[in-house]
Amino acid sequence: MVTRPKTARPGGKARAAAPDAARPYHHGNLRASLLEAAEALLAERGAQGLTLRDVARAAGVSHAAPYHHFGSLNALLAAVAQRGFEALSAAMAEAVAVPDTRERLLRVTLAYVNFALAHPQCFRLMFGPMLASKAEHPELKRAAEAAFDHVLQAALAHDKRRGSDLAVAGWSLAHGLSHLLIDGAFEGMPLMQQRPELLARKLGERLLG
Amino acid sequence: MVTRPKTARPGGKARAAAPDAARPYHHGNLRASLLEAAEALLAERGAQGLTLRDVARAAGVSHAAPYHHFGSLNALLAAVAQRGFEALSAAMAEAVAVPDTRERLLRVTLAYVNFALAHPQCFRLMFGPMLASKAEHPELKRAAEAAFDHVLQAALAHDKRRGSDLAVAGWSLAHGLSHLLIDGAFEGMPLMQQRPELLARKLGERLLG
DNA sequence: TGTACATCAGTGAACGCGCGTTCACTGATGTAC
DNA sequence: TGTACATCAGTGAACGCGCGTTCACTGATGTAC
Repeated sequence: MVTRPKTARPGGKARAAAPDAARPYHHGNLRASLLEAAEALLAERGAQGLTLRDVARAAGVSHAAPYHHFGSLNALLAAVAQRGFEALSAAMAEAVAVPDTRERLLRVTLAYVNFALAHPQCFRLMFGPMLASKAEHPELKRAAEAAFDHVLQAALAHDKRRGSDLAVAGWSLAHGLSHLLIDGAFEGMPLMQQRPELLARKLGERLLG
Repeated sequence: MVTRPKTARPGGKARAAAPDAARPYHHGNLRASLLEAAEALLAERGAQGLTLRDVARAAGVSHAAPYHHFGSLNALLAAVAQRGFEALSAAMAEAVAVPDTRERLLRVTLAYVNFALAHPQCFRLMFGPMLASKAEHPELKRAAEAAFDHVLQAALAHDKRRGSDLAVAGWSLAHGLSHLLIDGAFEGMPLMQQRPELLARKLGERLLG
């Protein structure tokens, strides 16, 4: 929207913390850099510990600068969550090529769990209180719905009649497993000797019968 | 621990906001009142919006008073979460009397979902970032483990051999469904015409085969 | 039964902190002529 | 090619705020004698 990639910024990657370098007054791609910085900080400290000032700092910019790109801290968080849903969608979309519908559905849910394990803090943000106010962020809402649609389509392809039920069941299972794995709820259980992906597959197969 | 129910406090319920009344200098049961107030505020605004000062205010006490009972805001939150797990355990324990093991397991998971629906914000607190630092709150950790044990025992009773798997599957399903229901993730889906409890039972039966 | 005293459980003022947000500003950019 | 100017995207100082926590205190309680 406000991205302006026209200006060829030298040096490739955004140099985050190099205030002494001859940084141009105009950053050129601040919106993207802010999102990147926010994602890094999110992964590191969780959504609780994320402040606008920190994000600006990490992007090497004054703390007032973000307001030219995001109306508020919440808007920035919503954008990060939205990107999370988009990444989740992309991961699930890879399963579409699998011909066998049962295996395909399984792969979709596995992608879900893997995403959560790879980006636990982002996953928490996406399904945390942020989602409660998704009405205020239509793009976030759309991204979330698109993500779920992957599960729904895969379930419908496998079972036209009861696909909707199956989608909710599969999604719930994947979601719950993701959350509990992330929270370390199974820690110490002998079951957890096996790798999470194997566990996820086993549970998925059980659900599918 | 610090509870002192000896002193017969007149008037029954803790009068929250009546600073003009001849409130005794010594509250007599502040710890319990603080927990009560915290739970009420939690249900109302969520864990994010919960501050020690608000809790003290709601309990009709100066904002420094809680420090005689809880070492920090986090300690108070941990105590609230712990009580949540205890309540969840109690709800699940009611299913133990059901003779049929399959139905019993089903009831245990239904109790889980119902608890989440009845106390969404508490549920979020219990499984939120708080749980991540449960190592610092051994009583919270124990309460959480006790809650899971209900699921595990019910699963083992139903299927001695694969009970552990079944427990994780059932717990994940119940947890995921709870979370997604709370977040309104299914909003607008035709499936959601039915009442959540019926949906939960249907999904549980599908999992159990 | 009284009295002295240790202990407990409150009070309220004060602390420093970092936050989100606003504001007037200024440097850079791109465009019209 | 130059120049004037509107617009954009930064800066940094300042705002008020409510927070968690600490502190010296004081009122109430219970116990030893």
